[in-house]
Amino acid sequence: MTPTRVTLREVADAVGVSPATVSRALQPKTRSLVNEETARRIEEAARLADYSPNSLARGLKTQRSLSVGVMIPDLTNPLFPPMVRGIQDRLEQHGYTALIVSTDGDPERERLGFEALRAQRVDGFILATARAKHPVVDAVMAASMPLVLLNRAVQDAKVDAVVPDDRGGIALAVGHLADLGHERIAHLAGPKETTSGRWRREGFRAAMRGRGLKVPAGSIRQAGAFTERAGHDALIGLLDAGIPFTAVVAANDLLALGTYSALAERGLRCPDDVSVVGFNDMPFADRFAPPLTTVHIPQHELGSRAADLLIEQVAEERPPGQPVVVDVKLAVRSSTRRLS
Amino acid sequence: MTPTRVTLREVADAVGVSPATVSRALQPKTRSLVNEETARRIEEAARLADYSPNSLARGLKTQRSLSVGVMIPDLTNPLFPPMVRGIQDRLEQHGYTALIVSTDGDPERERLGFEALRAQRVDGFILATARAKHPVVDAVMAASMPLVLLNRAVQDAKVDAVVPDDRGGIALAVGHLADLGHERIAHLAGPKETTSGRWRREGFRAAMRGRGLKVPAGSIRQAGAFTERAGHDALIGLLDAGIPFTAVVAANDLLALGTYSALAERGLRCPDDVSVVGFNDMPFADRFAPPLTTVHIPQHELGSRAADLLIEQVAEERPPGQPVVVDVKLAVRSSTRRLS
DNA sequence: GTGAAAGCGCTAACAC
DNA sequence: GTGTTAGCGCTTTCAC
Repeated sequence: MTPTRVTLREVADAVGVSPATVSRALQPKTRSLVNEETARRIEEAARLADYSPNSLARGLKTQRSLSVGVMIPDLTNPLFPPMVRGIQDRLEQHGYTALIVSTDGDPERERLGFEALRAQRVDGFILATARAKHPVVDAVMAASMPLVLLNRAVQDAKVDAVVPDDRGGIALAVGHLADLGHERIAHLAGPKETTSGRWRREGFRAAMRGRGLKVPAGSIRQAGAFTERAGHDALIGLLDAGIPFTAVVAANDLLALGTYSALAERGLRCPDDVSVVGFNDMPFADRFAPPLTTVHIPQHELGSRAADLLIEQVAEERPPGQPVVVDVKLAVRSSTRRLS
Repeated sequence: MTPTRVTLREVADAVGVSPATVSRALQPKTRSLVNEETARRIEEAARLADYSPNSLARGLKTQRSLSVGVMIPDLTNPLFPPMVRGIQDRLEQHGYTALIVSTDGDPERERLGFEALRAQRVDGFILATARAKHPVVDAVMAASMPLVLLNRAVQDAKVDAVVPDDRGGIALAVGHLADLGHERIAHLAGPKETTSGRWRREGFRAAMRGRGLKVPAGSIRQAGAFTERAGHDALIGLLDAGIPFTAVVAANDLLALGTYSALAERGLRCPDDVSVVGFNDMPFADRFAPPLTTVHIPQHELGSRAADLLIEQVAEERPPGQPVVVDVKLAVRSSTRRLS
């Protein structure tokens, strides 16, 4: 069934040279060491024999797999595929491959995924899992392997990270609503275990204060997860608690989307009765009903910057440094309107 | 920087046994061959030393990488992440890892991706790239490596494949519209290079015939790609050609979404002026404006069935067989309405 | 039940 | 400019 593959040795025999020469000829970095004519014959023979270098053997020898492990919480959250693409695009340019693991935030899957990546001897990790306490982050750091955090950072230690400007983004959202005359603005905060959830919540308080607006008790509602369902439930909770508000800033787009259905359930309209702002500008946010006003983050760029940092760490053995904060902007659409 | 990893040999030395014994103790299949007490001590030592088996070395020796290559056209098309998840979930249960490559349908990226996967010595391939002429499909078949096609099939040869019931799905769409009184139904066909594009077009003709409806010249419009942009342009083309229609069946949801903006541009409303049906029921199709009536396909299941077939081929050396056709159903939402 | 030995396919000194 | 050698970490006969 599965065919036995052609080896370097066979190519060597075919050409009548030693394996070492073939190895040199086929590797760009060392090709110049071998006679031009010989190199050409080797390439020809390799092509003819449909030779494919065995990266397992190469990795075993060189102690470099030229692969990096990428862990993300949920591939089906539209926020992540563009980031993954950004990562892959950049890694590819440097001859690296991404091994992608989607964990659902399930600790057991995370552990398993980490073990698998470690067994594959990945040269480094990009972790986009936002939970503050994270065994895998700890494990990678403990092993002092190259690591870049995406979408989150750690407070104390020196770890490379790429994050959107959470506070700035929320400030844009609050400012936009304030400009539209809103004063009673509620916040649907992300899970408290996540750093982005926390930072956006803090950013919300700061922005409200900056605008001279009050944040009454109960007007910040914690969602249990970054999902539509959680957003729905949180908004219902806000309504049931009798908190008065004319606008809501959600910690991400999925939560914002959840508010849509909650509002509809209660006979409220968006934006006529309640303005809603999201965060992330996930794909198709502009196609929702109504099109969602949201904080836009450059998803592809976040991914490629993370890959850049990782490659620098791996290739140049640069020690990790400060988090990179990426600028965001507000995408104003139809889920927000002037308070009349 | 990067720490030297613990090897099997070191664990063996620590316990005072040979590497062979450690290997046996740590592998579930051979664990019973070694003395229970010794095995326990070995496991303990491995845990203590934070030993992680080197799959490169193992793969080199066993000629099995326990990984499979997955090629998809575009990870940012929301249709695919659920399929990928289906694949990963199932592979994981069998100890396999998926290496995911997203190609953009770019032949050069496809070739590069294929070479990379081959170099990684993947045990098989799942290809979700729908183009009819496909060098990678040919190459995998030529190498007679385990292969499963996802979302497409090849006509002649015996190749495992998992496909949605394209014809049946289109028939549901046409039937639904006909039941609503529509007679002038247009079709936005997918790219003619894709098998799904072709089958859905054929399915459309057949379904119309079955309902006794005419398909006037020009009422099937070919889209250049499965994208919003292409859907937009195709609908504009239909309009400009003066083809009369009250409903349109799009070959996928992205095309359907493109019709939304095209209709809006021309001052037409959906569903008031034109009913629209999509295909795939991609995530969030129910949140669009208006919520899209579309043919639902079980995305996760398509992925997991494909993984099943591949594992069977790899593990049990079963020869490939007939395509598996998966049932679909219609998700009726608000983009279609009775013709008044 | 356990160990010794060989080798998977490749690269990197080190000779020449 | 090219060949020889050794060995990366593991599994797997084959002995005992």
